[in-house]
Amino acid sequence: MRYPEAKEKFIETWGTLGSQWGVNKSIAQVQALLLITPEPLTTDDIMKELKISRGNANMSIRQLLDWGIVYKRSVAGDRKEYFVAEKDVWKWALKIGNVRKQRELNPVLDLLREIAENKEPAKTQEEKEFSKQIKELNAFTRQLGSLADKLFLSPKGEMLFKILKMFA
Amino acid sequence: MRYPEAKEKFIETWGTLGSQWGVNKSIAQVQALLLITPEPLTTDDIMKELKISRGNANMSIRQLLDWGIVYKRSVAGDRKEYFVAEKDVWKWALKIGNVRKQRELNPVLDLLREIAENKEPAKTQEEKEFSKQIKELNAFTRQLGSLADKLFLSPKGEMLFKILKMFA
DNA sequence: TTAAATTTTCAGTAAATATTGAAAATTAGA
DNA sequence: TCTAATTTTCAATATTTACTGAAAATTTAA
Repeated sequence: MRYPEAKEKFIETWGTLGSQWGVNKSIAQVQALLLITPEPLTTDDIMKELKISRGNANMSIRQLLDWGIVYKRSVAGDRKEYFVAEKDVWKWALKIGNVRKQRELNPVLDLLREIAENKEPAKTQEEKEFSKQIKELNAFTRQLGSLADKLFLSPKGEMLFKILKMFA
Repeated sequence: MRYPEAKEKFIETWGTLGSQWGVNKSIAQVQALLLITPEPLTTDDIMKELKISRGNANMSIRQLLDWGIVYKRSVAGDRKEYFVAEKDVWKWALKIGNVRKQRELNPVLDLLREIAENKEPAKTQEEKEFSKQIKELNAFTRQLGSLADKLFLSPKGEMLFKILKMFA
């Protein structure tokens, strides 16, 4: 496989994989492109390379900046904005994990808490099962969340990190 | 919040959450319904409760059976098939993790391996960066996959599991 | 076997999501 | 200041994905 072909295939596949994980294809592809490109790119570079519109390129870049896995770079004597990707795999994987935790775990916790708090004592078998499952899900989700916090944010994360690497 | 309201909200939210994780909404909702229902349900029960078509209900159930987080149950003297969900949260979370690992990690590994194997020595700076990133991604993905295997399948999983719970 | 009950499939349609492109807003050099 | 370069927004459109419902296939009891 020659380089241009390999590059295209990588970007394409990364996009597809992104979709399966609930990440927009263009966003995943912009990340892929920046990831394998040594020098910073402008919006126009990205548009041209991926054959996407200015609007799409702009929104994708914004999202990646929000997630903290792409950085702005200014180039002396050029008014355009340049972008580079965070190249350390573990770093960006953890960042994405953390963002997704905030966006997706917290709403579940809110829901479960709300249901658990405002409910009257369960009467029927059906209601009992419901309460039980809500309680278990709550415990589970908390454990996951706490684990994520430790891993992503706390000083203990380092140790846990080492343990994980030991096993992996 | 009264029970029917809480139930509906739970199912609704679970569906939305599923979408964000790349899981079809109906599938997530069927799981949610079965999860909080003590007795086995038929396809018709599910259709009625979630207001979805027979086709949709059938496909969703099949998918959940494939993932191994919903089981068939036969009821004496009834020709219909009944379904129950795996109720142990950790159990089904790990099962889903394992399935997704197979479906999503392996293709990446295949791609990375293919690129890494069939490439000529990198010449330009661009090609060198590409090679480097592919190599790093490969290492990372392997670590993740191996970790997942340990956690999901191997006897070492138990130990790792305990460590994780300790931290969480 | 036969036929009613049940499950599965899938073409057509609906709904959700992503993308475009041009206008509006912003920025920064002259 | 003004204005050209650049970025951002967003209504319109395209694309993808999900869902329906009825026909076909399968199953099982008699």
